[in-house]
Amino acid sequence: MEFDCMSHSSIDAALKGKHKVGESITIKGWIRTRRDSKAGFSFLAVHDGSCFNPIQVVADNNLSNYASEITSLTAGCAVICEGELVESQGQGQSFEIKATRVDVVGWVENPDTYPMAAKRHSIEYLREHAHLRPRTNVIGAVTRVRNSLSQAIHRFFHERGYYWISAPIITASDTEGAGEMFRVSTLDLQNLPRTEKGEVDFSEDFFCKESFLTVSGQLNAETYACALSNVYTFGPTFRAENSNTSRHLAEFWMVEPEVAFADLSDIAQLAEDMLKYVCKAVLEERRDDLDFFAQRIDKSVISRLEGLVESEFVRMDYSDAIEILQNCDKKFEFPVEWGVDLQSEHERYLAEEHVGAPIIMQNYPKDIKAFYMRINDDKRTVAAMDVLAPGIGEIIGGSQREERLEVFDERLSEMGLNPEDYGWYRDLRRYGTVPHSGFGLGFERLVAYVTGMQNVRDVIPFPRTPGNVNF
RNA sequence: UCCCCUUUAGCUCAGUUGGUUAGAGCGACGGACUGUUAAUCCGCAGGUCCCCCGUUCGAGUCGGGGAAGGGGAGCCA
Repeated sequence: MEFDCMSHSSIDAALKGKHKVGESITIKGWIRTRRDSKAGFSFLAVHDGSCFNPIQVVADNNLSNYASEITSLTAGCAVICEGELVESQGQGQSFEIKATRVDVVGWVENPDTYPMAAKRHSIEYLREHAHLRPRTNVIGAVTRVRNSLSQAIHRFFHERGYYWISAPIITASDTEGAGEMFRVSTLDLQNLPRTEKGEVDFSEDFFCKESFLTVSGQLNAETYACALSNVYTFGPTFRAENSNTSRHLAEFWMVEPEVAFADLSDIAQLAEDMLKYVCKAVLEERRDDLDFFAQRIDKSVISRLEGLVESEFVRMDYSDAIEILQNCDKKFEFPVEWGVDLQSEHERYLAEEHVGAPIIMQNYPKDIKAFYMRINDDKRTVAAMDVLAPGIGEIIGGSQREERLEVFDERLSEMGLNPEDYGWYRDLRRYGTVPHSGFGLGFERLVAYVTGMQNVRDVIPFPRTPGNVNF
């Protein structure tokens, strides 16, 4: 049997009335459910991923394969349906297809054990069948929202004159301090070359030195910001930390804008504008999926997004946050005092109870932050900011970068780091240095926040976590 | 890495103090009925109770070990 592989309509177009009633159209997709009427016809719910809803195909017993095939269709079968687009006689959909032909392209070999039965499955079960879960309502909706968000991010920056920089995935910088790194090597692990001292001889390795998967594109992005002014990276990022939580992945996607001639408040405003822009885009583009999330996952998703778009993000100094935490009635497991890093419970209290919306937390003690962050005039804090979102915690982390060479060198030695390891990074401070700032947005955390999904493993197609690299 | 929880039918879960033949809903299958909406009704099939060892006359149930999954913490995005 031969099938026409291109010319057909998307179900989205058909349901949105982009075809004339009475027109003959062809749709291609997979069966969700089949309901038979003994009056001699069946209702087929067919989805193709183009929108949340399936389309209803009405197939009657005039079709040559009605008894032999159509009444045996089950969830997951692949079909091509040709027919007339008509206004539906039933409730629940405006248009449907009165089939003139239904070709079964692929059967489900054992409906009883098909893992994606038209039934509610636990999210953990779906995770263990990551190759079939995109066929479900929830993962389909996540996928469309994720796409909508990434397109909106690119659009946001493009409209503002930012250049997308493809930061390298492989790096030799093991000095970034952002976390444990995955090694990249072509050396034979069974037979490692050794130096005279007995250490592994990386000069024999592919890059002739130790190399790793990137933990951040920031340092690379800074070089481009100090030439092209406004840039961002958007790509995969790798952390070899043994983190087992609902908000960590070993491989995740990060958005990192870097802006020359910008200070902390500029970048905080950029973060706020970006979040509002992309949330607005999802509200406009993926109402169907959001309605589903509101119904099945988290009933407040839509009001939360609408609230975010309308609100002005609260800016709060770390020092003020400490006072709020010390003076509130809430009992915390970890004591609060100036100088300590905020614990999850503290961030949750501030974002979820004290404010009830995203917070931009600013000006942290320098001792708990990275070497590249700019020292404030008080000499004890740095120009850092985190965006804390209710329900998920830190979604963005950023800072103004230390652009003063002497101050930078002093900070390095204070932290016991060797300036020689930062040669090209220090050059940016030696040649035409400028104040500049940037942040990193954890893309999966954003998708989780927007959809209400509680685990980042369910908002990336194939999650990589400690002990799990399946699929 | 630390703490806690879970594992019983294709899926979601009950299962009493340790006691005969391990249950339900949904799905699948068969039938009835219906312009139906994860339809409804009736029927039928479906189990290595995660694995190993132990206690016991007897273990889904108790103890030890292991595996897989999950939640929380830390690290961070």
